[in-house]
Amino acid sequence: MTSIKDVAAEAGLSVATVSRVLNDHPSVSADARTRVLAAVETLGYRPNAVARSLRTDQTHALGLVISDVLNPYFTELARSVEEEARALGYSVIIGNADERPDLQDHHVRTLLDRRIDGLLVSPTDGGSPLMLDAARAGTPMVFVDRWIPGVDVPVVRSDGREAVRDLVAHLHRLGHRRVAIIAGPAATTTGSERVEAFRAALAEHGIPLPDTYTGQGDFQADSGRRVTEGFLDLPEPPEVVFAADNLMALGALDAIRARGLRVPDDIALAAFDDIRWFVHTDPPITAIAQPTGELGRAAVRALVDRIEGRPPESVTLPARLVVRRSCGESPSPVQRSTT
Amino acid sequence: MTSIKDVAAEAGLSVATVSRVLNDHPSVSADARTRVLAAVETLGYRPNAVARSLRTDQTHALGLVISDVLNPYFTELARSVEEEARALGYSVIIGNADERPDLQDHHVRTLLDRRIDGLLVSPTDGGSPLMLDAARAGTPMVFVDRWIPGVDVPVVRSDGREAVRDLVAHLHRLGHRRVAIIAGPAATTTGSERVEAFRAALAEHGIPLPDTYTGQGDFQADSGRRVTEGFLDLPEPPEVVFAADNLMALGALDAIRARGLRVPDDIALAAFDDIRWFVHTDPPITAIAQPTGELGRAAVRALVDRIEGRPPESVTLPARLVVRRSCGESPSPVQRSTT
DNA sequence: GCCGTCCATGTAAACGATTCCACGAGGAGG
DNA sequence: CCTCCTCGTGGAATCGTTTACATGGACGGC
Repeated sequence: MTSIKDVAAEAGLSVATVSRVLNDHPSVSADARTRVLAAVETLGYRPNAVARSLRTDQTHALGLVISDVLNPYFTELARSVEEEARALGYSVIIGNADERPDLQDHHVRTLLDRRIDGLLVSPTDGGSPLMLDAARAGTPMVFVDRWIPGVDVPVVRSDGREAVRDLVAHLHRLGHRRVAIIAGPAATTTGSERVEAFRAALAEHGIPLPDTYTGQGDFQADSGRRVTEGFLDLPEPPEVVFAADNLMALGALDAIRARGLRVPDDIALAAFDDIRWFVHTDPPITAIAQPTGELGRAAVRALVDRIEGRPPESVTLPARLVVRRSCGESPSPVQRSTT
Repeated sequence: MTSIKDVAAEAGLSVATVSRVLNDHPSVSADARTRVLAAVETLGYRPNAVARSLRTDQTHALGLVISDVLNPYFTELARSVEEEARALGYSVIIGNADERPDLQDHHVRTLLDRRIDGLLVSPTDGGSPLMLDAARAGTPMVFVDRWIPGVDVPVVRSDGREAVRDLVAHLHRLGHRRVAIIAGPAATTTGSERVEAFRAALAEHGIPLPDTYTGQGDFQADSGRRVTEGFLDLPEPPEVVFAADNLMALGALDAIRARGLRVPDDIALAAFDDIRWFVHTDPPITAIAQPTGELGRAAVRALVDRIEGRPPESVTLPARLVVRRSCGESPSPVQRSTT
C-alpha cells in the first residue's frame, strides 16, 4: 500500500506538508497543494484510517448494538441510524445481540476495543457490568428504544402509552373483555412498560389482566407461538391476544392457524411495532407503530452531540395506533389504516 | 485509557514481556505471566485494537456490502455472515448500498480506508472502477448472491434454474399460459439470470415470454407495484406474475389489492426468495427459497480462506420451490409447503 | 572448568499518520 | 538598514502495539 511517504517523495515535499494539504490546513502554498494533489492522483493514494485513528484518537465510527437484526423493527432502526451517521461523517458498526446478554457483551467489548467514538445500545437486559463500567468511564453512549434505569445515559425512545390506550379503547368498543398479552422479557424496559401500559389502560375500562392472561415471551417468534398455545389451552381462552412485538405476533399467528382457528372471528390479534408485512397478512394486523426512522436519526444526533462536546438530549416520541382488521370490523370512524 | 506501558509499570516488567504474555508467546516465565495477568486485571486493561492493527496490518474485520438491508433476504444473509465470521474470530462491518451504485462505492471506499482484511460484496451493478481496481490489486474479495462476470473473484451463490423449472411446471399444470415477470436490474446477475431461467423454462412448455410481459423492476417494492399496474392495464393482462424478489412481490400484492382483485382467483403470484412472512400473507405465497444461511457461511469461509492464504472455493447451492396457495390450489402431490 | 545453548527479558525500531516546534525567506515599518 | 512578523516548510516526536535483535544467566556436556 502506498503511504504518505510515497506521496511526499512523488511531490518532492515533506510528509508534514502532504498531511497539511490532506487536512486542508490553511498554511500551505497553492503550488504545494497542486503538487500534492497531483501526486495523490497518480499514486491512487488513500490515507490509512487506522494510522490516523491511532494518532488522533478518533475513529469516526459508531457502534450500534441491536437486540435482533432479524426483527424488521430493528432493521429499519439500523438503516436510519446508518443514514444519519453517514450524513454526519461517521460509519456504523452493527453488533447483533440476538437477545442474548452474552452476545451483547461480546459486541460491546469488541467495539470498545476498536475504539469506536460512541455507542448506541438497545440493551437486552438490565445491563452487564461491562456496559455500566463503560458508561461510567465516560464512553459516549446513548440508549435507543430500550434503556437501563438509573444509568446516566441519554435515552431516545418512543412512548406507546397513549397508543396502547387507543388500542384498548378500540378493543373495548368491539366488545372484547377477555384480553391477554404476550409480554417481552421483564429485564427490558420495553418488555415491562408495555405490559404496564396495557394493564393501566385496561383498568380504566374496568377490565382485569389476570396472571393466566399474561404470558412471558422473549421477543422471538417461538415464544409467541408457545405462549399462545398456552392461552388456547385454557378452559376459557382470551378473546384477544396482544403481542408486545411483531415477531411474537407472527408466532401467535402460527399457533392460532395451527389449531385451525381464524383471526379475528375466533380470536383477535394485535401487535406492538408495525411492519410493512402487516398490511398483507391474513388478516391485516392492527398494530402500534413507532416512528422508527425518526428514533434512529434522533439517537445518532444525540450521540454525535455527546461525542463532539455538545450537550446531548433525551428524546421521547409518541407511537400511534394503526387499526386494521385483526381485532374485528371497526364500525367507528377511528379507522385509519395506512398502506 | 490505560495502555500497555501502564501494565508494564504495574507488573514491573517491560512492555515487550507484557505483549508476549498477551499474545501467548511461548518464551515467557510462569512468574511473569501471572504478574502481567494480575496487572491487567487490576487496571482493567484492554489492548487497543487500532494500534495493534497498525502494527500487524490486520484488522480482523470483514466488510460486507449488501444491496439492501431492508430486504429480509439480505438481513438473513448478513446475520449468518456475522455468525460465521464471529466463530472464525472476525468482526463484520456492514455497508448498506440501497441498490445505489454510488452508495456502494462509498462503502467500498471507506471499508478499504479502514483496512478491513477482506470484502464480501453483493454488487448492485456491473462493478465500479473502484471495486474492480481493488479486486485486481489483490484485496481479498468474495462475491455473494450476485457477482460480476469476468472478474477473478470467487462467487458464492445459489442456482435457481431447477427451482424455476419446477415453478413453471407447477404453473403449467395449473393451466396458466399467460405469464409475466417483474425482472430485477439487468446490470445484476440475479436480475438477468432469473429472467433467462424463467424464459428457458417457459420455452420447454412452448410458452412465450413477450416483451409486454417482462417488466423492468429494481428489486424494490415500489417498482413491483408500478410494473404490476402496467400489467393490469394491458388489454390482455397476464394470468400469473412472477416477481424476481420478495420486495417486488410485496409491491405487486399492493397493486393487485388496490384494484380490488384477488390472488390467486383473479391473478396468480409467485416470488423469488422465500421469507417467513410469506406463510402468513393473504394468500400464502409460492416462492423459490434459497439456502440463505448456508450461503452466508460459505461466503465467509471462502473469504477467510483467501485471507489466511488457503485457496478459496466458489460455491453454488441449489434453490428449491416452496408451493403455497398464491398460484391456485395444487391438486398434485408436489405440494411441499414448509412452515 | 569452559564453552555453547537455550530461555527469559529488555531495548528499540518499526507501522502511517498528525502536529509541535524551529527555521529561513520575504515584506512591512521604523 | 535593521528588526520584527508572518508564512510556508521540514524535522522529529508521538499515538499503542509487535517483534527483531541484543543481553545475560542458567545449565548441560565434554
